[in-house]
Amino acid sequence: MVLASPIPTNHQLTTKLIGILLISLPHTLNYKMDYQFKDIEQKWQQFWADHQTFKAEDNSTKPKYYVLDMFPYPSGAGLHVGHPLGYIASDIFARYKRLKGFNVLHPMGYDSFGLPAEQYAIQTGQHPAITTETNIATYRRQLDQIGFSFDWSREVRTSSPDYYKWTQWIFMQLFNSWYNKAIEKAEPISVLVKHFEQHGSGGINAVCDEEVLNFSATEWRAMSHDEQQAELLKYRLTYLRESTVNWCPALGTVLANDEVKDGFSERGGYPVEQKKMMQWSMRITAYAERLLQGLDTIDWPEPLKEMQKNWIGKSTGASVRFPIAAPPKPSPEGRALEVSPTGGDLEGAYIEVFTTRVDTIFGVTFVVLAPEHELVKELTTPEQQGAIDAYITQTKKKSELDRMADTKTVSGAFTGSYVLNPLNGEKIQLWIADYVLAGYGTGAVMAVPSGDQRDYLFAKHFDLPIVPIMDIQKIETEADPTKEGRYINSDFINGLFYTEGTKAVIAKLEEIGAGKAKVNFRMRDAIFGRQRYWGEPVPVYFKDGLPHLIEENELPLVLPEVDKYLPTESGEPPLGRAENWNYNPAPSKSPPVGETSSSHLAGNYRETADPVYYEQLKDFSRDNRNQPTEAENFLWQLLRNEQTGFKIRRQHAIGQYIADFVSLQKGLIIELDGHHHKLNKEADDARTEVLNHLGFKVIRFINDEVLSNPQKVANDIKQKLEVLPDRKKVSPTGGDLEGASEAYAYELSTMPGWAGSSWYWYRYMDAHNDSEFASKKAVEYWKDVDLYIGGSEHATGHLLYSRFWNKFMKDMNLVVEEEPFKKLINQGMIQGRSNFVYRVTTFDANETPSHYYLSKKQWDRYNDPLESAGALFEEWGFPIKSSYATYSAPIHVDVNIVNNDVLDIEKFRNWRGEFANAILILEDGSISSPTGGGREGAYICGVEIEKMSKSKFNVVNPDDLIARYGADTLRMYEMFLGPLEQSKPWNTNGIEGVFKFLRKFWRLFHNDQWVFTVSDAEPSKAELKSLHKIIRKVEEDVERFSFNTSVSSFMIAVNELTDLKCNNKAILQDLVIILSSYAPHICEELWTLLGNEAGALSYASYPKFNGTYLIEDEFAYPISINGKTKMNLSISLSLDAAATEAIVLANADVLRYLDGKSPKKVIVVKGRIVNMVV
RNA sequence: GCUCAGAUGGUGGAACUGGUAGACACGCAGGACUUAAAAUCCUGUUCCCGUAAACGGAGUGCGGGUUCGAUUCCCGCUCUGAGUACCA
Repeated sequence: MVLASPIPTNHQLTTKLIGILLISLPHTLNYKMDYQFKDIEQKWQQFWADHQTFKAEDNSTKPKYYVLDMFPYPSGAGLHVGHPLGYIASDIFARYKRLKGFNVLHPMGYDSFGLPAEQYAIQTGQHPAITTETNIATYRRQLDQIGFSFDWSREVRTSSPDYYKWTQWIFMQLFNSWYNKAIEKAEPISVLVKHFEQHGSGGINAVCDEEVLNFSATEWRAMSHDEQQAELLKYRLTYLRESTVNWCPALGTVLANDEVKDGFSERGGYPVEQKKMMQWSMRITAYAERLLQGLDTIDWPEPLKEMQKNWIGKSTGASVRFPIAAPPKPSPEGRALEVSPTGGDLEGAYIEVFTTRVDTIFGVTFVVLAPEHELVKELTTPEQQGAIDAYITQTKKKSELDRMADTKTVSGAFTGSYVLNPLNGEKIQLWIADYVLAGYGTGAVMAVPSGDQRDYLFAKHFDLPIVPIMDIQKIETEADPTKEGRYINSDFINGLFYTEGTKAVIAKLEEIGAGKAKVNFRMRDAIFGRQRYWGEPVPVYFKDGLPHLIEENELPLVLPEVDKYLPTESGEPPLGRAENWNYNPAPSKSPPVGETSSSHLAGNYRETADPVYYEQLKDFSRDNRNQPTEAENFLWQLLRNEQTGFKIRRQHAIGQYIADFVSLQKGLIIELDGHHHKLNKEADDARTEVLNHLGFKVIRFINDEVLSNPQKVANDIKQKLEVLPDRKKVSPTGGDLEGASEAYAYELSTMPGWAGSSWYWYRYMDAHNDSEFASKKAVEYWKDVDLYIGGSEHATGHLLYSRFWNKFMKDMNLVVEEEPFKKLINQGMIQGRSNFVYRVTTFDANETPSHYYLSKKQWDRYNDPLESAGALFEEWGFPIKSSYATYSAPIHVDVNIVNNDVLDIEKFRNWRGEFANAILILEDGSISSPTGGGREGAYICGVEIEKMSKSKFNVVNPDDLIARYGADTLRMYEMFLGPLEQSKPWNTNGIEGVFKFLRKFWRLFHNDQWVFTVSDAEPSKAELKSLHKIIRKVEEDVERFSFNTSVSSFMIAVNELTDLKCNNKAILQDLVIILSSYAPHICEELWTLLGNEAGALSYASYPKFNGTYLIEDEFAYPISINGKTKMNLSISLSLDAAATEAIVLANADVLRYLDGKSPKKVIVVKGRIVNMVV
């Protein structure tokens, strides 16, 4: 680097030689000694990397400060200007904190498991790991050139086995834990087991499944191992359960709620349906209350907290049981009894509802069940069967989308049954309606039409009674949910007010055992799995249909290779394709014998990817078994009871088929075919192929063969079984394919995207530890994140799950803080700013189209109803027949060929073939055509704010901006754009101003010949004032994350110092330190030019503010009359209010404004204002 | 529908606890330098009337209110953005 040159560049000579070439390269050639951002930035980025300048210390006497960014998913598109916004802010903050004497941890990594890489893999066959690697390289290059002060030695990648080993480990801790409500804390499952062994299930207050067993200690000990495990699974913090999920058939995967938009997948836009599926879930609901309470202890943006509050959705109320009234009496002929679907005994049965207004219970005039409610079938009377069936069918047809859109129509059906009001025994009609959701509360509501608008409409529509319960209720036209007034029509609470009434009702309900106060949460347990390849494998295998953890020392369970990244033919997730994706227990740990036969449990937890279908199959199998064909029956007598030496099952579901007979151990399927086999050959072959794929051999016999000589057939089968090896690949597909081999099938789904990101901030504390997720020492030193910056789109995903895992880890004494992110800032989204050209197409008599592109103003005229298109085209010189139609449309144009909304016409013509010969009607009405013609005027494009996306041609790439202006300019410009939290459109237009600022700053240190020149003279008062103003301003601004205002202040400071012709070393050096967190490269360069040690700038001390330099003797008071400023008057600040007032009132100009009137009142605020009331 | 955030020149925005609205920057207009262009520098730039100018009036989404004084506080409304949804 040449620091200075006494010889000025002969730029005239250069200009003459290179001529016109210079136009495109003004900065680099013309000003040889000017601010050379390219060299400077490369030099210092290299220096920082070489010297590990930003490596955080793990033990330091300095106070710690942890600045974290939400790590990115490395997408193939690379960074656009929106991405680094938050990173720049956090980097400025991190650098500032270093200057303030903190030991700063500022790491970066990648959330590198995710769908796009997998989608790409599906399309191209490219392994997602490779795509991810490539994308990370791009991200790293782009991040590096922005000059972030990341400690790259701590980089993490969620997709790296070193990392996900610990994600899996935490999963195992969750599996091995339960939530003890008695102490509001998670505990090891061993504690629970101990309790069961000693006391049975009594006295346990746990967060668990609804259907847990009640048992004594003796009963517990009498249970088989599998039975115990099945029971424990109902308590574990991560557990399997059948959940309704958003299933996307096209993607072959389950989507999170926020990945579904209006019934379609966010990625790809494929239809999504609701489906029941066995899924891993996380018992986040255990932490609902703590997640809610914790919000009060953290410094997060209010809207974000609000979102989490709403998501958790706590409502305080009561659960009430409405006993079912005696079922309708059978009719004399006894037919009702015969066809009654109830079958069972409804004695003592009840409908449980949750309500937030239990005080309104005497206003209940009907009860509504969700159509999916489990008791609907039993409670429908024969008379109503038709109506109910029709309604359920109609509901099923409605997609989620329809249900959402249709909030006006009232629909429902009467079941014919009644329930009783538990407090007064009144008979109440029981209805079903789809406005009641099965998934919320108990799937039933008590309807109070006088107080709830939805119930009100329902009652009006079906002509049900509406009973007022408050003396001041007004219910003529709509429901009135008031809590004011006294109760009426309400039995023993008549005359009471809301608070006592509610208390009295709850007390009574508890007394008679019909209800109790209850807190309900909207939040559901989080589904923890996706039917995808590119994610963390779940460290679980299945034995006898029950999940078991692998050993801790076997972690990580590395993601296996697969031939394709698609679901298997049988609908299993891609891991179903992996060779030998089975758990082989270590030899020392022989699998317990005698545990393979608990078939009643087997299959409870492993289902096919399509459980609904599987249930049907099981029904078919049962029917088939009960009605065997003659041949089947014959053969079964010879195969049953292991007569062949092997266990044979009949009518057993395998994948999507039912095998007539099967040996799961040998993988042999025996099929009996009737005469129709020939007709069905194609279908049967396909079936054989699929079964082969699942690891089964198929042999077929004709029914006649069996009937004529069953013994021969049995022998054939026996021989076959003896020669076949044990089936290697255990497909977890079937319901009860247990114990077929010593290898146990691993879980096939992988963890969801949020798994890896739910604890990553701890890994940065000790990124290379391979014996712990992070050492205790590191965790105790760094504790938590002091400042977390990221987008609000993660409000109810990542940020909620992270808090959940953190609380769990705290319970397990793995970490020390209850909340992981003390302070959080949401950076606003950077929106795209699209440019448009406006095309108008006319057609001549032969229907041949001609295209014209109208500049903004002409387009506006064209759309003005007062103008006529014919006249306009006449004016432009293209007369058209007005009778012919025209067609017009705005067209996106690449923002990179538009400058300040002026289209670069040459570039436009070259952009795409269709525009090469375009006729442009310019702003002034002149014409630009490829053959020449007036090109004087400009083409002005239209503007619209939209999402930044490739398809809208509005993506601005930071690489281009860095190439043109440098990273320091980009950093400052991104901050200059506006408040960090605010969403705003990206507009490159203002970037020149920031670039000019940096050049001006550079110039302060250089003379006219660009020679580095600073003076050692005493700083002047004015210089010190400028300096100390900026010292304080930046301190204040950074502390309140108002980065845009400090950029302005820097500009003001540099403008002032330029006016003062300041080149004072003391002043400039302090300025370099202050500016260094914003524009680190230029400052490092100037820092060394000033004679300081290279690299020491990052750890210099922030200059100390001295207020005495800012004290003013005088202040130019604004003098206002009735609040309107009229003039300014300089008055000494040493004077008190009365003296100031006297000076003002004596001033000639003031008197002129007063126009002879004397003010009624004079307000003097010292150093602020003088106001006179006239 | 509900919840939250926001609305200031041609544009991005500033005004931090009520005290000179429009800082800073872009753009635009005019000028200097230059054969010319680029770059750089200087001047002006909220709107309206008038005008060379002084000066006058209006003005922070709309309508009210509190106050000596309101972009800032209060009430009502309009619009925009985000989140969420037959949530019992």
